[in-house]
Amino acid sequence: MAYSNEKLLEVMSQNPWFGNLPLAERKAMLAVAEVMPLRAGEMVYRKGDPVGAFFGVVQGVLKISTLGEDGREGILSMMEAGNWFGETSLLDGLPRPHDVTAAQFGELLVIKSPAFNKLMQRSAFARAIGALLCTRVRVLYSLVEDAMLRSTHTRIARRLITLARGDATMSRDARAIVPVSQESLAMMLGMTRQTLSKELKVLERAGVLALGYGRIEIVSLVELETRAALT
Amino acid sequence: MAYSNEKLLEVMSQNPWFGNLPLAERKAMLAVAEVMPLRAGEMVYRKGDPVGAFFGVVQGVLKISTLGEDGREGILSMMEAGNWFGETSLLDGLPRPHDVTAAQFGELLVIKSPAFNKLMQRSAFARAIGALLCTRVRVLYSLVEDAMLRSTHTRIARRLITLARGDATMSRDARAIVPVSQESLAMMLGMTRQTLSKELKVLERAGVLALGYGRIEIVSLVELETRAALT
DNA sequence: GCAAGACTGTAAAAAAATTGACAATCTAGG
DNA sequence: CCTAGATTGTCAATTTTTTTACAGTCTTGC
Repeated sequence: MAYSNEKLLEVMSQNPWFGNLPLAERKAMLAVAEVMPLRAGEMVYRKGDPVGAFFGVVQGVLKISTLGEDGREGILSMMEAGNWFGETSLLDGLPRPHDVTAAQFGELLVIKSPAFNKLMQRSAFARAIGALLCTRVRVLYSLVEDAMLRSTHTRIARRLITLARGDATMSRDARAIVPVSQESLAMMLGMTRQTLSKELKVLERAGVLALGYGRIEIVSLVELETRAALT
Repeated sequence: MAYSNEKLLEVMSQNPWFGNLPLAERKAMLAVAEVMPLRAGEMVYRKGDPVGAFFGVVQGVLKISTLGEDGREGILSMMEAGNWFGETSLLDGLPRPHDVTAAQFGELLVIKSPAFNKLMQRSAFARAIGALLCTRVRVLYSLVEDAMLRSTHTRIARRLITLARGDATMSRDARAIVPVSQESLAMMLGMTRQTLSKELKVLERAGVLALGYGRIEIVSLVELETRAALT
């Protein structure tokens, strides 16, 4: 569970954002990072919390979510190994905009506020944080777009594709198994499990998906992409 | 229509983001900015365009929008005088994520890519661009949240409030007239005009709003806020 | 190996939103 | 001043989604 420093560098560098940073920057980050183990279900931070740190996922999967006033939960995204998050609050000093919870046991890298600010004086790091924010903005734009002007069918197809891609790149016609329950997927899409289930069944009957217990297999990525391109 | 440099500085400084920059930064920005007149309906840029420049609105209102494959239009936001936009593509070099169109005649400040990059070497400016990105991220999070877990009623109330606030701050119980057609508001909310119209009528009958031709008056902000706080 | 809890499949009724259609009202421009 | 075009108000029919409910299946931990 505990990695050597070289192993840590190797694991985290598989992520494109971190991996493309100059080696010196990556080492500087790891040098000031503390390792923090996570139990399944543990909260990393909560909406409204004051700023604490910048985090990298070494192992495990984190859920980024918010609760509506009525208790319904919306899942904004899932963070897998290699991803970094929490930069927005560190940069603007405002409270955290959502909850972060460990979906499984896992391990985080923690760069606390003072260390983060010191890193920000390195221009390569500052630029990289800018780039990270840009990708956030673009991902969020596409989520808003989806919600505003795409049908349920299309949104489901699109979300499955992005989940399948994870952060890595999936070869075009590879089959992939997305380890997600229908319940969770429905929360990511802002619809009920029943609506989702019905649509997934349609896709299964069409030979696009194979549905399992807590996972969805993409049988024909090409066909799924066709459906994702429609309205 | 053409402003003197002092007048320009004064007008643009009313915006909190720009206004809080050190005077030296503001002057440096205005020094490299070109002025560009806008006809009503003119496109500033289009989704997918390569990077061009960073823009500030001197006068007029710009519409930030995207077209779905089926031709439906989603309005992401309206930019009023004092606002700056376009930083994301300049920072990451990727294509424009949406369309920008002048809703009325107006005037823009244009800071082209090379000048922008030169400004980025000033650390105060770079920090400010970071802050701008942070506010984008936060606004987008709240839009996604709204779409995922709030009812039509609530989303309408929330959107009216943010439109009323514009970028300035509206005193708590002031009445405000939001100059927006029901058609446009519906496009901002990703719903049909008919659905919106029905809900607005309910609010009018409750004495919360007064509906006009191309504008909506907020009669009771307090009551509207109550409704915005519900699920 | 088995039981508890998590997850999936389905269906009927109810609620909500869209579609398509039309009349009435308002505004700006000639 | 008066008309064309834009905007609003409404309705009924239809489609979509949610709600409520329950049975069956899968997995994991003891």
